Amino acid sequence: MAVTLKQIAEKAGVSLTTVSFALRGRQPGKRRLSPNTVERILEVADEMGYRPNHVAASLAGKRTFTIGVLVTALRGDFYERVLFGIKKEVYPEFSPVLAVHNYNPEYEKNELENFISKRVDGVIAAFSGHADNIELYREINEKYNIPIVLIDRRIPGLELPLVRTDHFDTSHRAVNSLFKLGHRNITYVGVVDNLEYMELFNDGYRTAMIELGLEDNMKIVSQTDAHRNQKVLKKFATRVISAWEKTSPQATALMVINDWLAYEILGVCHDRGINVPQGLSVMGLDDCSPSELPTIGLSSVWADLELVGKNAAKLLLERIENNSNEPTRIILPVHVRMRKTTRPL
Amino acid sequence: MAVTLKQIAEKAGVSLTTVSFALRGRQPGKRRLSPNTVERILEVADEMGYRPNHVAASLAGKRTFTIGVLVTALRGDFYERVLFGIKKEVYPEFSPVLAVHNYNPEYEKNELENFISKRVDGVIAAFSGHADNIELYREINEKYNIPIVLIDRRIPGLELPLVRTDHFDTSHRAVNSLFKLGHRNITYVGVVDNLEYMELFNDGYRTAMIELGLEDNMKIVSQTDAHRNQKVLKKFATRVISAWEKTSPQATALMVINDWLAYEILGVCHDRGINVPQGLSVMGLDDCSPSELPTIGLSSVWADLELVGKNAAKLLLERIENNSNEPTRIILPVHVRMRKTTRPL
DNA sequence: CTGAAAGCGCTAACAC
DNA sequence: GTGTTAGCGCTTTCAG
Repeated sequence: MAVTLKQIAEKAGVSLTTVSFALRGRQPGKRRLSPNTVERILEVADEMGYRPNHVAASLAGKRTFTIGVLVTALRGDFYERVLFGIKKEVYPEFSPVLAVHNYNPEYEKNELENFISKRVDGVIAAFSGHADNIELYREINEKYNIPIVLIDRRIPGLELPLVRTDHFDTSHRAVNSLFKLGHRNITYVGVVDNLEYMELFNDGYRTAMIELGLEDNMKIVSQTDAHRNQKVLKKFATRVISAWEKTSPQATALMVINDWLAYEILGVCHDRGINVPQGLSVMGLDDCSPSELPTIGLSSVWADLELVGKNAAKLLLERIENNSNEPTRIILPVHVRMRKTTRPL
Repeated sequence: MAVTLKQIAEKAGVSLTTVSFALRGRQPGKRRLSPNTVERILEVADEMGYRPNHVAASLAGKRTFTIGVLVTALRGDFYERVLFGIKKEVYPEFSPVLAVHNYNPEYEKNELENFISKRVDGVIAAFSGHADNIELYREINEKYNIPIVLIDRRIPGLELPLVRTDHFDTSHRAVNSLFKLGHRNITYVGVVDNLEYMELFNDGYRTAMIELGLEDNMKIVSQTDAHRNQKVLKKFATRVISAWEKTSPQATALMVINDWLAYEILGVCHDRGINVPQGLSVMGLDDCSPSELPTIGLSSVWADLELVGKNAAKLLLERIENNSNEPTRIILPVHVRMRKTTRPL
């Protein structure tokens, strides 16, 4: 059975306290352990196969050294990369516990309540957009004093630190890159949503088009709730291309809110004999790994998502240590990656 | 600050014990709570915003109601699907904590030690293949009495329950399907590895070829350690196609150990003007989501990975409850999905 | 039907 | 330098 501090203490002939401090290598206050004692304790512990009991330590220490990470979905590698950044940053002191809400408010609620029950020391979360849960976020932050750092999107009414990539600049740059290739008639394929960050994509597009004097060519095709259910995406893709075929003059480029939707659009083009990029350029906005596959080669906009995780974790740790609470905001740069689905006109 | 049972007890004018039982809706032994009391307690708890302290409950109850899930990698949706199955099965009593080792023995060790420290009630793990950690697995199982269920691969020397898809049948069926399309010269592109499950893929191929009287056409191209590092895969893919081009008679079909490698092979074919499937059929073996993308349409072999998770969780729960320990083995069926990269001869 | 009390294994004052 | 002790918030006997 599991070895306890007490057993080690007995065997080493010292007190439980000494063992506790020795094993954690800490000497708070005036406490100074003699190297001999420490060494002996370490030996005994090792020989007995001691494994710290994190549960007891958490209860006694009033800190769990875990942080709750709530993401929208695992699919694709978006959050995998973010999570990796978080891990690297907090390792080895803290360990992240992962939760996924899939945009389902029920799940989101459960996971957040779980975080409270588990008494995580901090939370990094991607809000689902569902207003019902806002109060819960507030409760976590205010009642339980658990610091929260948001990724990707804000929560209306809550002033919390946020880390995200530059959504405005993403579409803004994409339009400009397309413009440089000679495109003038660029349609934006987006999503309507109550999430602030969708607005930013919209704004980036609009602003760029206006700056370039292309306001008359602005065209937006959008749909609610296209959260990457394969079937929904496919239908949307079909609609997009049908609409495109009917317009005149036709757009020479499609700028698509996410890469997975773009893949479906590529598929529809293929089926209808529309040659990409000869007949139409297609560009995604959230560079996913299949995009760089040689058979796809989707042009897209890349961001260092690991850095998102890293920064979020850094902010969170600061807050955990200092109990500080200014709502910092970190916006990270993005980079256009031109591949094979866009061509110069 | 956090509300405790004691506070509720005081406010409701009952004892802490009663509150504890009331909130958990349990009446063990001869205990029977009067509906009135229960109702009042529930009310008070609600009004005070009580959130159970999972840490304290775990320490006192000697169970954490968490299970450690250790997977090889998140990339792709393999483990996402497995994890989802696990979640569904254990919800809401247990909650899984996710860990990833990326085939790195250091990480694997850390994560397993973490599981011990956190005193998870059970472990579901995909072994990295690294012998160094076998003793740790044994320690978890034997010293700490934490039940383990393996997914995908066994651990040499340990008799543990295992859930996986039918690897032998995967390649066996793939060969047969290709045969039905008229292919006789089928090359297997695999990985050499000390992992048992790679052997199974090999065997399935060999056996099928022999059964079909194709032993003279057997050809295996393989490489060590092709664990889906984009660059390694690309190089391997190049080598595969170069080798294929030189042989005579050329294989009419390539059966590739994993879909991501197959994507790269598709890419090389494209670059060299080899028309797939006209000039060469390509088939993957672990149907990943990009495979069904219209622009890829890779033929592959699908399995219900959610079911893998579900079964593993079910086995684990049984073991947690009953402390049983027979090394059950569950092998799940697979299904060939023919898409656009294979053609009848 | 309900309460008192003994832990769970550890941390961190507070002593000496 | 080291030990004593009071909790952390809960579960679960055991005693009414």
